[in-house]
Amino acid sequence: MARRPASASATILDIARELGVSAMTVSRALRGRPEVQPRTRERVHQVAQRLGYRPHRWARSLVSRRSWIIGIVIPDISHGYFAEITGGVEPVIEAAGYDLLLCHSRRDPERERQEMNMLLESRVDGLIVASEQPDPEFFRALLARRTPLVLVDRYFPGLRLPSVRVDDVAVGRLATQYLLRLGHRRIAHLHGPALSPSELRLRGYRQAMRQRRIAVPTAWVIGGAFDIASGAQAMKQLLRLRPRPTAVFAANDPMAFGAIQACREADIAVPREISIVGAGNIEGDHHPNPYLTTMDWPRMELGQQAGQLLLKLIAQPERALADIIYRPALLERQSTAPPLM
Amino acid sequence: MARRPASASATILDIARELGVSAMTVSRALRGRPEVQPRTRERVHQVAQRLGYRPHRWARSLVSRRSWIIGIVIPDISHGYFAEITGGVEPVIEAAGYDLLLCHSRRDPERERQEMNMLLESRVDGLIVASEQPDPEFFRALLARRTPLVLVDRYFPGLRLPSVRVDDVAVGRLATQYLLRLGHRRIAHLHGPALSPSELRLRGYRQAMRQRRIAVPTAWVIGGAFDIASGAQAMKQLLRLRPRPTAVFAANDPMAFGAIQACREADIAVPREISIVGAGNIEGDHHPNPYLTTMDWPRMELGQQAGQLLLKLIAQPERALADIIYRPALLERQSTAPPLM
DNA sequence: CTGAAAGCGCTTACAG
DNA sequence: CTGAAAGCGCTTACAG
Repeated sequence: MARRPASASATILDIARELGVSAMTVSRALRGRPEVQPRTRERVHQVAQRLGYRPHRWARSLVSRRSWIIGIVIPDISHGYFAEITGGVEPVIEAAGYDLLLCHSRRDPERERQEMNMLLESRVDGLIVASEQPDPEFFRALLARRTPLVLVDRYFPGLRLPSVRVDDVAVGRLATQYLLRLGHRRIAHLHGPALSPSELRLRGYRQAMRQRRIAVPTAWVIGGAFDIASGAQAMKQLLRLRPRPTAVFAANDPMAFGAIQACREADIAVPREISIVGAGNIEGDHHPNPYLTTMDWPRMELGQQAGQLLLKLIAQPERALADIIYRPALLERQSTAPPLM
Repeated sequence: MARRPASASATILDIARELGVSAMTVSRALRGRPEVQPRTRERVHQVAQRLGYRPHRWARSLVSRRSWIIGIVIPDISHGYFAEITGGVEPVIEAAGYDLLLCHSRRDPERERQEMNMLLESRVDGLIVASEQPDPEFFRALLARRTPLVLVDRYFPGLRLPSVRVDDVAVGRLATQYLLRLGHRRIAHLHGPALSPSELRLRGYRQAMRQRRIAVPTAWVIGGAFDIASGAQAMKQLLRLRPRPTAVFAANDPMAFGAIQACREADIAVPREISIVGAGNIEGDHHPNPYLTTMDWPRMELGQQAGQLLLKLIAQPERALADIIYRPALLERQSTAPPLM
């Protein structure tokens, strides 16, 4: 009777012994299977309640070969953009009976791989990843495991992994075309890290400039890390150029915030002296001054679609699924204006 | 040979069979136990690598009776305050070999209980919780399970659960005393939800007012939900009062942001016409205009201490642990000034 | 409607 | 240094 320590939780067998039935009957009753007599089921639940019984999730998943867990790996939990995507995934997969295991890589590719390995060792039933891997090697190796996996926000050209994202080339092109329409010519670009969104937004920027036959000097494209600090840093460099750019397309909103901050510190008026466009629309309720003009697309929906795609993939692992690519839209606010004459 | 489907992962037995050794030897080699011959170990690792072997975390924890997982439940992942606390917990428990399972209640007590139950069924080795339960019943029932648990940011008077938090009475008292020192008398309070931080900050506010023999009319204390929207809503009510309060202590920073927003919309200058103090110092890099005067305490350290307390509790479950209570400090910035004469 | 048997993938505890 | 046995808590698959 007292072989286990007092602190150990009750098992299905404890309940079975108390009632003089088999473990199977208890198991069935607890899962609400119809084959159990209503009276038996009632008694099982009563004893379970009294003993504070909790099913052992891992014992269950070990034998049923399903963990009912979806893993999600994002770069940063406190980043509004990824929080919104996660907020979209959650209800979709929870409605299907899964729990979400949320991990963040803190923008460290090595840590991301560790988290992914942890999730694989946890035998998650599926994965949603906004990867920070600069190259696709890790994911290529993963393909052999056949763990259902959906990429979100980013993707790897050439890898057969379904992805849900925005059309990043369009993000760069539309932002730049808008600045051109305002009359700007000296348009710089704050480039992000070596991930598909940065690379494609840069490509869109270059496309728009080329269409207007504007040559882009090397100094107009400055790299950053998708965060406020590097945006400010990059902007400081741009402000030293002569002639100075009159407009900047920043690869994402945090970098745009940093850019505005740098301008403020240098006493350069936004948008009067310099226009700034971001991407991602993540300000939420904290509008900086001036409100940022930015590229917008539905983050919550991105997460929902990623969740649904993953559920399909879990149901039919061999099915070929098309990428889902959202169209971005310009959100014109107060950080942009025509150039000074 | 081909009894399992092709997609199933390799097991310890697959490796053992390939090498003609026992599963035990493989298990020991994989865990880096010293009893294994270096050559055997090497071969085990090679085969494991080739088969893409990943240990099955739950099979392992089922038998070793440790999950090596710490669960953390916070109200909101995208809230900077809780993100910082989580950021403090993580390195501490990871250094001890645990992984963090991060859950958020979305400020819904019912959902919080579901998440907690999920974590208990996952047999986490310990729990850190910033609870949204309005009453302690759920946690009282939990005590019998003896799962090591540390409360963070909040606590339940009367329950023997260790907690790591700020001295919330001091938060309210110091903020209010500061406004009094500036010369304010009509000081209102934006109260939060029915959780220990709100209740205690309110108590501190009342203490400070009583010390100065200032009666607090009912209309000066308005309830909110710790978020921007309810802060703005509450502020609108305050602005209708005659005579109008000249200062406001908001129970947390989001409510203070909302209050500033409401003032801006009503064309009332902060801090010239009305002073506003928040609590929590969560602005990060998004400083609203004007920068918020607020109460500050170390969030990251709060998380670290919670992690360390939990590790102690896991090592010695019966040990009685004292609460850790941080002292808050005033962070004087630009949203406060003496009242107009 | 109920149960005995087998086993999920691993480790503990013991024997050699 | 290596292994056979037993078992963690549960469910699957079969038999009655």
